[in-house]
Amino acid sequence: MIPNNTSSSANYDADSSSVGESVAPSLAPTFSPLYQQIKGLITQSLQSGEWKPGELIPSEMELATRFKVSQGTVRKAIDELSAENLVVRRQGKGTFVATHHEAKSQFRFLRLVPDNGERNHPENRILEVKRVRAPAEVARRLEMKSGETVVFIKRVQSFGGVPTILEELWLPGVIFKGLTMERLNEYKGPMYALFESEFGTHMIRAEEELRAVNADQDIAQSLGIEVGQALLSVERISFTYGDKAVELRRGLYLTNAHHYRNELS
Amino acid sequence: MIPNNTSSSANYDADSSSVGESVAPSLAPTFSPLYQQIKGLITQSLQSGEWKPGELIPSEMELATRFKVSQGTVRKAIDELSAENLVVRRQGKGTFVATHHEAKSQFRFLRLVPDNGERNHPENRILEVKRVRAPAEVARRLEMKSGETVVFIKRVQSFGGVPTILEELWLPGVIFKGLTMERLNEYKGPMYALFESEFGTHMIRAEEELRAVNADQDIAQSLGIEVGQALLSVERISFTYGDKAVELRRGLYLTNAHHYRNELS
DNA sequence: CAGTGGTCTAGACCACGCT
DNA sequence: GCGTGGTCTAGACCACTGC
Repeated sequence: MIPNNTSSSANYDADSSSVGESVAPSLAPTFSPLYQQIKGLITQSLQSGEWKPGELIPSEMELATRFKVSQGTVRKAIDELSAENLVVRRQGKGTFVATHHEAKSQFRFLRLVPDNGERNHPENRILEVKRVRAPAEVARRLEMKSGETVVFIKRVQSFGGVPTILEELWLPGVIFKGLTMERLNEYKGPMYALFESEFGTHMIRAEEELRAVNADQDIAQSLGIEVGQALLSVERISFTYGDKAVELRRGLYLTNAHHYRNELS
Repeated sequence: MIPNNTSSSANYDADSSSVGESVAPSLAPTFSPLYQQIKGLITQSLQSGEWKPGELIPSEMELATRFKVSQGTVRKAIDELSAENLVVRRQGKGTFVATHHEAKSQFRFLRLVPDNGERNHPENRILEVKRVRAPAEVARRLEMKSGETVVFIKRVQSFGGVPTILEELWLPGVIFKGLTMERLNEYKGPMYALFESEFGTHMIRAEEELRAVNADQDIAQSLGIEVGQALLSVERISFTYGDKAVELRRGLYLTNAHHYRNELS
């Protein structure tokens, strides 16, 4: 799987199989650097569940031995995985699979922060949980066949007793089998931590589309605001390993005392 | 400035001056790795204008010689600067100072994208340019003394003839001396490219706060929409080298046919 | 062809966390 | 004290660019 490095130094040998990406109509060999291939192999192990979220992965030296490359090459592979938040390095201890069960990553996907003061965990009120056939639009964005089952969730999140987020979620039914309102209500903590522990699905990345919308009567009632009030609409698609879409959600954020924070670089 | 490495190998010698960050009440020596110090020195050269945006900086080998470290150490420093978009590496050519005069970086700070289709450059209409004493709030966020002069700009940006962004900007008067409405109108292309070429101020980073707001009568008129229409409010503070705030702007985005796109990772 | 960044290796030592 | 990740060096070769 990994190229043979007989001689002492660097080798870009156009050798056998270079852990190719997909099939593709050939004629474009697309060699990738060794460390990229190693990165791919490590990612596969993460995806397959060989090392689970929170667990320690083998040391750089062990991996170097396993893959028959130098430690520096493994290091560069892990550097990138660390930059992508797939793993977390801890000096003196080792490298761990990233998990949503940690204080640090609690707010990683929640960009709404209070205008003044400290971030608090929102209080959760689940309004509805049901299984339905995926509407065309939902199916398309989750890359499912239209008509497949999805879990639909509707909830309100409050800060200090003030209803602030009205949110609807769609999750592939196949993955989230035993998800009930009870399960959601009894669970304290971030939803992604629940998804990770109970359904083996770890979110690694998301794309959001933001718009400003006016509250209609239903929405106004749910959030206890006036009809027409401007709300921040946040549509999110979340991805797990292999860039597989596994969650679609649409949130309506009340931004009277909060704002959505973003860093551009 | 750089530690002496007499012997052959690594050296963390607790030696003389380790390019300290700011003054600080000492008693916390805070040593930083060599490559971080190199990174700091390179950043200083960028800041001082020794190498200007678009220009080629010395090769890794040259810098290694100048700073008396190995190429690998310089390499790691430049790796980080490249990740922060301060420089751009081009294999076979060299490393260049990042510039806003490039197709690639045209949309780096504009996250509003059309719901369907290709990104186009907005058309610009400058409504107002004047010099005023900085309001307290503006002064605070630009880290200026209250009462200092700022340049105030108001403009509308349209896509395909549709007014979409109403924006107000505040810029430190000391830096943006000769900025007039004429200058802004005759300049085609991104405003940050103008700032870079004409005022020697290169934006490297920004923080944005997003909210949803209802259009009042003035705003509605400027954008040709109804009063009460929900708009996406985007407040941005931009920073140049040394994390110095040099721009405050507040944009109101019409999100009927566009959305603000964001990646979470 | 020379020069640049990009990859890879091998070996050394440092800082940290635990036992 | 040992094992981990973190830093640093030296030297080699590959891939791209432009003369």
